[in-house]
Amino acid sequence: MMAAEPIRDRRAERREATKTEILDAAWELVRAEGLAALTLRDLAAKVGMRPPSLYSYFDSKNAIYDAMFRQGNLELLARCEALPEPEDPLDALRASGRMFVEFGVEDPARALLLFLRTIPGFEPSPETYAIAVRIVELARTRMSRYGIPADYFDLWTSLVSGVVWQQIANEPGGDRWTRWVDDLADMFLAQVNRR
Amino acid sequence: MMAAEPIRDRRAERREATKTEILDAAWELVRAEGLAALTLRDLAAKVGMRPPSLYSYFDSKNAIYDAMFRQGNLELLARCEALPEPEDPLDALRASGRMFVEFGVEDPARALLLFLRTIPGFEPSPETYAIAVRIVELARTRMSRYGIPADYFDLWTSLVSGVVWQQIANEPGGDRWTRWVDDLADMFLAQVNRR
DNA sequence: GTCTATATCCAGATAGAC
DNA sequence: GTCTATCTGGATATAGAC
Repeated sequence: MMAAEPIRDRRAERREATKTEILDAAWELVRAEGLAALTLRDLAAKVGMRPPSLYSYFDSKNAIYDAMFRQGNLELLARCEALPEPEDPLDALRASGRMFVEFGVEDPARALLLFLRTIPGFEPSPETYAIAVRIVELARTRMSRYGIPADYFDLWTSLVSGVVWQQIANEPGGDRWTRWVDDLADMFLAQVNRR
Repeated sequence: MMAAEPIRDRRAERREATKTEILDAAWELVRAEGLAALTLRDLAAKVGMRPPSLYSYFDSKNAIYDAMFRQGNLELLARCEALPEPEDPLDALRASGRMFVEFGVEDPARALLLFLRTIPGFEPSPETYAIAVRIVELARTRMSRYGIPADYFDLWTSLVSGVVWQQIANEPGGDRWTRWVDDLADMFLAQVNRR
């Protein structure tokens, strides 16, 4: 007797596709109008629905923010895992700095959602927050493998995020701050080696 | 004949006092509820008025944000001007870094209003924005007096603001990032002297 | 200057027919 | 799953009496 083909749940697939479509539209809206300006009306209009229909896919507006928070962190986690691991610590720092800065400035609304708490009622669910924690742990582990003392990790994150926020706030789309990222790695390593 | 006493405009004084009172209440609200959560209802309630009465003092909600933006920048400007100017560049950098970091973390809502653009409809008026520009010019001038090349100014601002945002986002009220500010000055000067 | 009353609009969310 | 209709509440802002 032949093994039965695995049966695809076409309904579930379709549902997931629609959820993805809604989230894509939400990202477009926040990129264009700002993170706080997202409304279910606009979102529904963008995907060709009436607002109540969105509730078939997400329980609330905050559930949408939560899904976006999750997507953003998964994307960042993927980029962290895809990072090369060269022998030279300086090369490694530069690569990770560039990656993170690029991630931050390429989508300011996403950076605001992921890294600052600016939406009044929203807090990520524990499951999605766990992804953010994994990212930090991964970065921390990598640094220690390069022999950098653990307490310097915080210093490094502040250097990188400083570049991101200054660039976003003062010259979105430009490189007046992002171009410092390689020097940042120099400075940082020199400081680490100083003691 | 005796010179006439200068006549105080008691009505105008009273009016200014009320405006100040409203702004004080607004600061309290945004500190407690977040910058975006400010509403005229809450604000009026806090000063013992009905919402329409606020329009006797401010033309619109954005005018209130603008006045707050102005106040915040005036405060920062005053602190910049009050900064000591020691001979040693390192001491000067440390003092300015500490001052700025303290200013940022002591009121996250104010930092958000002044340094990031997070309120959808709000843009500061040219007059108030001019104050922010003066602050930057002042800091820039000071740095050049200490012999630091002009292009390093951006680097320094990113170092300091990185500490501020990381502290605000991840441990408001703590010092896990702010305590790095002296090292930041070391690192920065070392990098400047390297070339 | 402050109030009541109201205009206008928009938000997130729910009920229930189809 | 999607819709229409509606609820409920809140926002900024204005008109006009006192």
